[in-house]
Amino acid sequence: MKRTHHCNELRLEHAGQEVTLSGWVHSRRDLGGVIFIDVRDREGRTQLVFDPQETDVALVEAAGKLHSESVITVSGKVRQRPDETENSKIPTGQVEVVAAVMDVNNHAEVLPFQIDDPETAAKVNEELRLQYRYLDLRRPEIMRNMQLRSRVATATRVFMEEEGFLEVETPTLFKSTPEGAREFLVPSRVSPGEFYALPQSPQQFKQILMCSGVDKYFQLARCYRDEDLRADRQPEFTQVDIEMSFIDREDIYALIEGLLKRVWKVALDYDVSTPFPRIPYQEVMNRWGIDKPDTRFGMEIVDLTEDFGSSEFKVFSSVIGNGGVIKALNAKGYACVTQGQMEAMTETARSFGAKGLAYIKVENGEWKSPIVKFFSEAEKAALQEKLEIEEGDLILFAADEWLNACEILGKIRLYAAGKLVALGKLEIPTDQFNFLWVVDFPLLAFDKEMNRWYSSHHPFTSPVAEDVPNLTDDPKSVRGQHYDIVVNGVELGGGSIRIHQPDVQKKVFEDVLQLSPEITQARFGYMLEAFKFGCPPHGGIALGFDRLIALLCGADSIRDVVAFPKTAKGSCLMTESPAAVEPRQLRDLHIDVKVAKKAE
RNA sequence: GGGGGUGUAGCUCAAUUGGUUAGAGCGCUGGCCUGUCACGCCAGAGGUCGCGGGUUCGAGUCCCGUCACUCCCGCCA
Repeated sequence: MKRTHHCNELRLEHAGQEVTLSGWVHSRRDLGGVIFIDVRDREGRTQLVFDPQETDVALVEAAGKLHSESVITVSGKVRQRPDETENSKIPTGQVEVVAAVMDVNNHAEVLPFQIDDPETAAKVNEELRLQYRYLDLRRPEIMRNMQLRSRVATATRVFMEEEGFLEVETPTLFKSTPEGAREFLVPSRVSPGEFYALPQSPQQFKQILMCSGVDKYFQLARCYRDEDLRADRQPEFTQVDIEMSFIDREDIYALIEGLLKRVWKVALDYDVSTPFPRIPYQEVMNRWGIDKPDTRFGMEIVDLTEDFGSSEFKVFSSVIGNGGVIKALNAKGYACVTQGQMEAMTETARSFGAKGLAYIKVENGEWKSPIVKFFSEAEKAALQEKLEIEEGDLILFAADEWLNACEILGKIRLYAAGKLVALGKLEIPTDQFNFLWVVDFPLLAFDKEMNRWYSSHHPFTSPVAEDVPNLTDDPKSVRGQHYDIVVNGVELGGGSIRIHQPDVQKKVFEDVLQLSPEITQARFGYMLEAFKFGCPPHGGIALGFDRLIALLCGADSIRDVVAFPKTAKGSCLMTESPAAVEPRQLRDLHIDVKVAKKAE
């Protein structure tokens, strides 16, 4: 028997037809005489009826013995359900199939967890769901994520094809260039003692492809980073990787805005309005204290440096005297903060090196605060006006050097918002998508411990042309042609216009990043060489595809949109990888393992 | 590497200051039930309280260690 329809296909118009359905036993309702079974596949489910008055009694008995999730193929006639028995919850709810013949393709044993009830299934321990991932994937909620992922991947390819891009595959066996994330190494059998590295991104290959004249490249590229995991980070993940020649930043913005508009339309039938705001790094830090702001709610950070420059309150005025800033935010309605929550926020401030966290609680028309007595009337008036203080508010201050002050309040803003949402005092819409570009990042950041500059994006990022002369004398002032695309507090992707002149690239490696000429040559010699033989100006971007899908699905973790994700320790609970290997394999690879073998 | 959370029946969770035989719902098994759709009703089985050690007359509960999962910091050019 071969199926004639899938399980979300039959409607009233099919009544009278002989059909065959295949799928999993979703739920069985045995009423003693008549038995109902919902047969389910990835599309949906359809009710089968086994009625002893219409169906062979042996078949009815067999149906009564089926366990959930057994795989069956059933033939029978479609009919309209009797009056009052339609099920409006499912699209096939107006009809049913009167079973005449059944094959049990595979009899399922009792399951380790129930999957037919969405509410209980969603609560099952993730450890168990990952161990039996094939069962978890059958759940309509997860299957829907997989289907959406596939649709978005296709929409992306179609859009990029329309825009004239070539999809080019790049190697996953690459070499180690340890400037960035920690890499996964792959030992070479043929070259004893040498290793490939899995690429943390196809960055270098895609730039080489520009030298090749590919002009417009994209790839749904698998990337690998051997760093600790998070809800939004897996050791292997997928990027929509893009690179173009003869362009400037605006071309990338327009392309990505078009792509995201298409994707949101296809996936959610949601109209994304473009262009997205482009906000300089300096401004996002000033307003939201983070380089990936969630702009769906207010509580923006306010600068009070001017107002407290000559304050009686020495803690503030001395910080300003030393070149620091005073910033504050109004956590609207959070005067009800608990002591524990206040301590948690203070701890956040301390973790950034602050001495504490000054605050004002506005309760019963009074400003309750240990510091307000030091403020002049003019200072209070400035607070009142800039922070729009009202009854029930909580004002939180940071007095520190600029970046620290911003970051402290950025963290606290998100913490307070989370608590206010839980209290029902703040609403952050989940069906709204606030896209924005963060631009004009500093090209370089300083590593105090290592006492050197490092690329805030990556070393191939082109400086803004007019800042190039400052590269060696005043690295801090150099802006990079780097941009991040952010939505709802999630960094969806980032990219840059690249360096395409070999002398500038060499200067960045050797004079700014302080790599020796030997290391520069060994790691990047081939790129510098490629740049000498006709390299077009170019730039690109990479979008985190898993994060993109998680956003579209409303998933809290990218594990819910990856078919076979790994745990926080990087293991796959279903296949039990990673695992030990045979001594012979290690011999072939010239590897001597020094770790004591785990007891088995 | 660091901090927080979780771990009790197949699943989700209870179990009072440390106190008799560790409970419930779902699932499972058996029985009843001819229009259900999370079917319903009755009965039953099912436990190494993650693992190891300790304190105690007595530990699911307290202490130490350890394992797994998870969230966060560091890390993620």
